[in-house]
Amino acid sequence: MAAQRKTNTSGIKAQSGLKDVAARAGIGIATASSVLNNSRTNTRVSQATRERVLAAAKELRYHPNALARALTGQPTKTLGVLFGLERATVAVANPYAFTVLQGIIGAAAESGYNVMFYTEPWHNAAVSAGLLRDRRTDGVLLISVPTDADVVPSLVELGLPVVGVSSSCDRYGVPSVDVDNAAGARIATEHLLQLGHRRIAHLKGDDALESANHRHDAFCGTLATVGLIEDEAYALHGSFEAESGFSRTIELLALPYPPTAIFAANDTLAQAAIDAARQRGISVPNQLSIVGFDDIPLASHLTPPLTTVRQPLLEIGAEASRLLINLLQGKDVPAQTCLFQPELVVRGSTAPPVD
Amino acid sequence: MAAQRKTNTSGIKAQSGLKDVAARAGIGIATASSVLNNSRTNTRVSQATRERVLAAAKELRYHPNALARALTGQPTKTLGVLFGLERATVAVANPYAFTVLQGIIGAAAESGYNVMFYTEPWHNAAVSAGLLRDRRTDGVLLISVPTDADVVPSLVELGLPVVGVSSSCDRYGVPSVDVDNAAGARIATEHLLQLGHRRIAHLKGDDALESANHRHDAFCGTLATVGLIEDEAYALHGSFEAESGFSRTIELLALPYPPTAIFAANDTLAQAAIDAARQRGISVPNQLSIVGFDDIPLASHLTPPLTTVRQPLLEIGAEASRLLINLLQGKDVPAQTCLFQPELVVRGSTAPPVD
DNA sequence: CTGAAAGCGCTTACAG
DNA sequence: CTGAAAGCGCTTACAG
Repeated sequence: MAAQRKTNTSGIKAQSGLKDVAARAGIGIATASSVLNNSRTNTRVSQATRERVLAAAKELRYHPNALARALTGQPTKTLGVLFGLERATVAVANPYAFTVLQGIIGAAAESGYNVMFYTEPWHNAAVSAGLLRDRRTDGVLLISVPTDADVVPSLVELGLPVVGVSSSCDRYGVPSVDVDNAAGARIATEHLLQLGHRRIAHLKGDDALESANHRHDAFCGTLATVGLIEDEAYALHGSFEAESGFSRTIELLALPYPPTAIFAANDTLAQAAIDAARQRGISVPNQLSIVGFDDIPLASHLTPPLTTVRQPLLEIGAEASRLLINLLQGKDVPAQTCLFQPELVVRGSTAPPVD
Repeated sequence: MAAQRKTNTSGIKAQSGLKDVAARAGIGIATASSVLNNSRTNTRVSQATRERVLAAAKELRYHPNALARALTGQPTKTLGVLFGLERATVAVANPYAFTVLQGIIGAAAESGYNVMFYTEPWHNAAVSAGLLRDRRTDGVLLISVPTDADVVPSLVELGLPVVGVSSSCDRYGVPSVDVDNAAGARIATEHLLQLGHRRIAHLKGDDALESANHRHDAFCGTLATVGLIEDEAYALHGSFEAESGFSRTIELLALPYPPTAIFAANDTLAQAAIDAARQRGISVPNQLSIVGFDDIPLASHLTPPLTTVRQPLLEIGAEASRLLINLLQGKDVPAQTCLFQPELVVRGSTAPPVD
């Protein structure tokens, strides 16, 4: 027996199915389905039938059940998004992550895709991979994949289309998009060097993130260019989080030979460094120059306005969406990292050293 | 014939189903299902069987197909989100909308719900309602519902749980959450009045949005309190968008008796007003005071820092999520608007009038 | 041109 | 304690 359905005053079922449409049109559901989906293009459906089906669907306010449709193998027209690294709530409070999401959603919208945000925290690779293969999504965007995560290969094995963001996944045969971290770190470091700084510290991001390591390597490489090496006392480990930036800066400033400039691996860290300097009574940029990375919206509004390396977060997110959509549409997408070029934005937080 | 499945080197199907698990455990799928879901709690399953099923599931890396499960009537554990008013891409570039989304995602995460962002633009009510009833989502959060939209009743009719955000939907029997727009507009206007302003203009938001109308009404009501009425010449119509704020401010400043203060219906409008004033060589707050509404992150970083009415966007989004989740869990949620109290944040964009 | 049937992968009564 | 069967709402070959 069919379950009771809600009916409104007009006597039309609130939720009518294909069966209802077919019945009202006086035909079978297979035909109704093909009319509604415009399939059976060669072996046509009679004009009369077609019209009756369309009319019935309209009258009944028919809308297909996406679940049932997807279960038969149809695409869901939905992109999944999972942030690596942090708890979802934190990730979402993170301007970097949120701007990328914005780009993702924007580009997805342009191609008629919806976006499913998986809130399960990342750090459980087994769970994450399981979630993502729940078939609700045609493919997945993985943001800030920790280098030690095994989710990517696990997803690839399942044949789920994946695109990585802010991390290169080419070793898994997965396309990804990222900023050229090395180039970004280089221009930041060169800027400081050209200003005349020699005692430069780098506030590194999470060791587990490729971007953090690439930026750090390029920082060291650029120092080497002028015969400098990273001061061991400056090489404090931490994360991309503000607290870490604050405490490390406090430590750096307490050193016998404190740095005259800091290159922070992201703007959040840079902002924290500014705060720490202020608390120590150190003036930025007069006594301490600071360069960030990302150029989040707040960067230009800090006091002083932050000199930083801009990465096009919106475009990065958008491009990731596009790559994934291309993949889903069967287009050939090379499994390589699409690198966006960063740009140095010089504002008020950097100046020549005092002596 | 069963379709070919991908197999990896270990010979385990990449995507194994309940059937595979049951086969490996040597039992039927019904039992496998009940073990995996921990159902049949009273009429127990033998310990031995239970263990075999669990082991098989683990070995095969079984993960349920969410589609199939949902099709049988199980909850999808997913909240749908749809923004009213603007194109999705625009909505997403909008700090207001994005902060609310942040709150939504955060609270959803706490209860184990995922969030599905529907990118289809709102303005097509028929389509929107159709989309939302695709059963992929247990309920829907409707943000900034235009007052002329018929989507809400249409959804209600379908029995789809709905919660409105930044718009009161109680007339449809739907709970919603919003800031107390009238109170917000009142404290903003009173602030200006107390400063001594008498020629005050209001930059109204979209006429189709309840929030815009409520703020405008309360603005007029507060003026009336001291025997003032809104100057007809100041009552320019427009939207919540920056361009509209800019052009209207330019118009206002060109008036024979320009306002000495502007209360903008949101911070984006206020920011645009500041820009317009600057372009006209009018100093804020010396020659023109400006109050905003929202307190988006940028507000405190503008030049001058914006005096504005703070609404707790994160909490509003979070509370909306919670209400919807309560609804989904069968709890009793009254169909009324949960109002958050706004707070005046006095910063640098307001001062007494010159004369 | 059209429809009955099988199948997508699950869960839920209902019989054993 | 356990399993065969029906059903969720669709689509897709396959027969008429």
